[in-house]
Amino acid sequence: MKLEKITNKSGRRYDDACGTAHGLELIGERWALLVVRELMFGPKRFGDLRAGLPGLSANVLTQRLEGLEAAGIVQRRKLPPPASVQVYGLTPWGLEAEPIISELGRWAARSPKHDPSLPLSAASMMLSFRTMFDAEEAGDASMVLGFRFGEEAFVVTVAEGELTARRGEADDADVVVTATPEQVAAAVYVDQPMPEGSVAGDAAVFARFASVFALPDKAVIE
Amino acid sequence: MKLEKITNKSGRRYDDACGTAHGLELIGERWALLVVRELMFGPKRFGDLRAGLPGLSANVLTQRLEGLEAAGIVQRRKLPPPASVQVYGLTPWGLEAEPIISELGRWAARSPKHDPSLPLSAASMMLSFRTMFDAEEAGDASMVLGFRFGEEAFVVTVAEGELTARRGEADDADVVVTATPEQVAAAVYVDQPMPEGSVAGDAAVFARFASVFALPDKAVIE
DNA sequence: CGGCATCCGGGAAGATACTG
DNA sequence: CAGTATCTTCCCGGATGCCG
Repeated sequence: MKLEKITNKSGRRYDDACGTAHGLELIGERWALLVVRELMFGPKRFGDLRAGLPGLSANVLTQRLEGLEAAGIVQRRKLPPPASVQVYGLTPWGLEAEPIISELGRWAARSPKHDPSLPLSAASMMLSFRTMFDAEEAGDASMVLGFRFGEEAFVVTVAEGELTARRGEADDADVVVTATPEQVAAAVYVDQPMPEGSVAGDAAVFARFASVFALPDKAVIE
Repeated sequence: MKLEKITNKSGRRYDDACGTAHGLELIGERWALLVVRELMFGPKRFGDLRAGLPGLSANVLTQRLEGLEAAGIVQRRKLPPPASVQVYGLTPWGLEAEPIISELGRWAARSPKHDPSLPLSAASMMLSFRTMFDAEEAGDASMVLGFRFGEEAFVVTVAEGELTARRGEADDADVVVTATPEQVAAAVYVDQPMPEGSVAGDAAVFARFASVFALPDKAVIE
C-alpha cells in the first residue's frame, strides 16, 4: 500500500519566501552552523573539524560539508604540494555568516540554562572575544596577546576600542597564553586564575585584557 | 548485548559551552525560529500560528511551543474574558531574538538559491521592512502607512531615518494598502505594480516608500 | 590516517485521523 | 478551534569497512 510519494527532490522545505526561512534551509540542519563556526578563522581538514565538534560523527560531517558546499557556503580546496591536503574553507559569503553566529551566541548566553562549564573549541573561544568585547570598558587600551591551544595559535589585538582576532603566531605579543580554551574562558568570564605557568610575559596585560569582557545578564523570564 | 546507553535525559545535546551551540539547543530545532518570527509582532493563537506556517503540522507545533515555553522564550497566556482565549506570546527575552532573525534573513537573501516567489506570511513581510530598510535612501522622508492582510493590520512609520512597524489599525495613515504579503513584496522588492484598488490614499507616498528598500546583491560564489 | 560509503537502531518530523 | 493519538518516513548518530 505504499503511496508513491513522488519525492519532490527534497521533501523537507519550508516553502516560505522569507529570507530567514531560506537561511534555515541553508544552515538550519543540525551541526551546520557549528561547522561554519569552526571554519571562521580559516580552512580546516576533515579531522580537525571533527576534533572541534565532539559528538559529530563522520558521516554526518560529510553530509553537512556536501550541503554547505552545494549551497556555496563552503569550498573544498586542495593545498598545493608538498602539503597536497584537502581542506574545507568558507567562501566570502560564508564568512559573512559571522553576525548570525554572534547574535545567536550573545542572545543565548542570557539563557538561564546556559552551562559555561562544558567543553569549548578554540574557534568558539576566539569568536566569543569578538562577540563579548566591550569597547566602552576597553577605552584606549592597546595590547597584543598570543594564544596557543595545542596546535592552534591565535593573535588577538586590542587598539583604539577595537578587537581583532586571527589565526597566527604572535611575534610581538605582550603576553602569550598557553592553555585550554576552557581555562581561558574561566579566567576571562568567571574571573578564575590561570594555571601556573600558562601566562608568559606581562601578566598585568592579561588581567587588563580579561577585564574588557563580561557575560550579559541572565534574562528574567517571569 | 545491548549496551546500557544511559540516556542522558535528552539524547541530542551539543555538549558545547559556546553560546551559539546553546542557542541552537534553544531555537535550533526545525520550525522553532519561524514560530518565534510569527510571534514577533505580538501574541497569537494556535490556529493563527499554523496559518502563518503552512507545512507545519499540529503535533510538531505543539512540541515546539512546549520546548520554547520550557526554555523561557514563549509564554502561554489566557486572554481575559470575554475573549478567554489561549494565546502564545514571546517573553521579553524571546523578543530580543529579533536580531538573530534579521541577520539570518539578510544573509540568506544573498543566496543564489533564494526564491522570493514563494508564499509569505504577514509577519515575515513586516519583519523584512525592518531588516531591509535603507536609512540612507530614506533621508528625511516622513510617512505613515497602513497595511491590511486579511484579518491582520499593521502600521509602518518612517521618520527621521528610522522605520517602525507594529500591529494595529492606521488612523492617520497617508496611504492604506490592502493586499497579500506576496503582492506587497513584489511591489517593494521587485518594483512590480500593485493590483488595482489595493492602494487607498496618496499613491505617491507608497511609491516613495517602496524606494527605500532594496534586496542585497547576490553573493558571488566562485 | 583521511575521506567516504553502508548498514542499523532510535528518535524526530510529517500526515492524517480523532477527541473535547 | 485546539490540540492529542497514531502511523509512516526520514534524519541523526554509531559502528564497520573500503580505498587512497
